[in-house]
Amino acid sequence: MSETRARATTERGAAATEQVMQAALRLFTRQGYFNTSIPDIVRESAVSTGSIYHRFRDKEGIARSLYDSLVERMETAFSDIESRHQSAHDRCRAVIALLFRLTEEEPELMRFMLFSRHREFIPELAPVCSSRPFVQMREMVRAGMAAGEIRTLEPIVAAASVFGGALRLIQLRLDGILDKPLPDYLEEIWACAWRSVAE
Amino acid sequence: MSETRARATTERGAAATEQVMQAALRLFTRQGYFNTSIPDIVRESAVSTGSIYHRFRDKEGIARSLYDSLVERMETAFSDIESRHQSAHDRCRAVIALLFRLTEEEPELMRFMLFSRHREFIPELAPVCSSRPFVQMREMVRAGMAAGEIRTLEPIVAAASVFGGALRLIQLRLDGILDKPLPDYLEEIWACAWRSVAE
DNA sequence: ACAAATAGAACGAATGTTCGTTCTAAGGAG
DNA sequence: CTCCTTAGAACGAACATTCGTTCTATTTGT
Repeated sequence: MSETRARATTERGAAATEQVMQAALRLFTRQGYFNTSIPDIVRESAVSTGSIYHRFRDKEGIARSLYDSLVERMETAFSDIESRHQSAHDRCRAVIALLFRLTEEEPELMRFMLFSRHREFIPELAPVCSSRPFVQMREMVRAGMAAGEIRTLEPIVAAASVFGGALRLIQLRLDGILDKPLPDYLEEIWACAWRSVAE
Repeated sequence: MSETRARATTERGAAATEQVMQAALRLFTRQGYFNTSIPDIVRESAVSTGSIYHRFRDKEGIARSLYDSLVERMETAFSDIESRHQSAHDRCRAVIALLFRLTEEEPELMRFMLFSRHREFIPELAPVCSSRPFVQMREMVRAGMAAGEIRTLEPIVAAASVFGGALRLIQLRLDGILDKPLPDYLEEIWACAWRSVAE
């Protein structure tokens, strides 16, 4: 079992771990990591201080577990997309559609993944942009370029161009600037994104 | 004089205020607001605790002053661009060129403006995306659409598409993923950005 | 022109609070 | 009974802020 994983042997124990992580996700994204105290997490999760420290090494450990589990979830979702679609066009579009849907269904997950400054509270972490899921996104674009679907560009520029607009919309939506749900904008933003790099 | 402004009557006093703000900008962007203590700022600025509290209401006040002064600086830079260029094409390109140059010359400024979670430490603040400079950027795009330069789209989508890729590259650069300076990518990303929305 | 007076600025040790973490005892499963 | 888990009170460190004092420059009175 991974170093960063919390213990969760019994059934009841696993439930407590889950409650803590969900409470932490809610609180971290609502008020920020540093504005969230352990007593806050105790209250929100209905798990006692002692149990929390029994399951997680420390406060940072809660954040690490969260981060790892969310990254893992993204990875498998993206791998799934890679196996279901062959072209860069379809893959990238599916990624954006997924991110849009997730933002509506689980805004806290999205906020934590994309717009938390993880490195401020998990110092040993690499920047999010170099996490597997982001690498997968760039790889989809690179493959599309090799296949002649996407015009020849600095690969990182092409990736930024394909996904930049969508990520921007996600941020605007999470900040309450957009009033319609993101999927309503999918067609338009995808047309723009693809037009920007299509061969 | 604005409520959020620190006092700075004498010449020496103004210098101290400046030192504190620069030190705070350095520390806030390097380690984050919450990982920065007043003693840290005392050390880095060579201004005493007492003086700092004489000039700023509290720690949050330092952050507010910083934010206000940086937003103001952006505002005037953007207004300048608006007056020097007429078309949306030239204006938006100039904005991106400016942001790229600023990111290289004053990465800390850029990191604080674009990628700090201000609302975690300045609760009363509106999201950055609704600050004047961002509104100005969207307005440039809207005007271009009205003038027929930019195809008819949901305006916010067009704005996200024009600036999304560039903002993404800025983030990648600040996270150390890009090794070449941003201006090297300007031509390519601008071509993509404009192609994505040009009529 | 000079001395005394005044006000603003600078200082850093002291304060009170909050927080993350530890500890000891009780609870419960097998 | 024994071991794992839960509980929440207690602890100590770290923090933002305050306060009493000292310093410095400007103004006032003679």
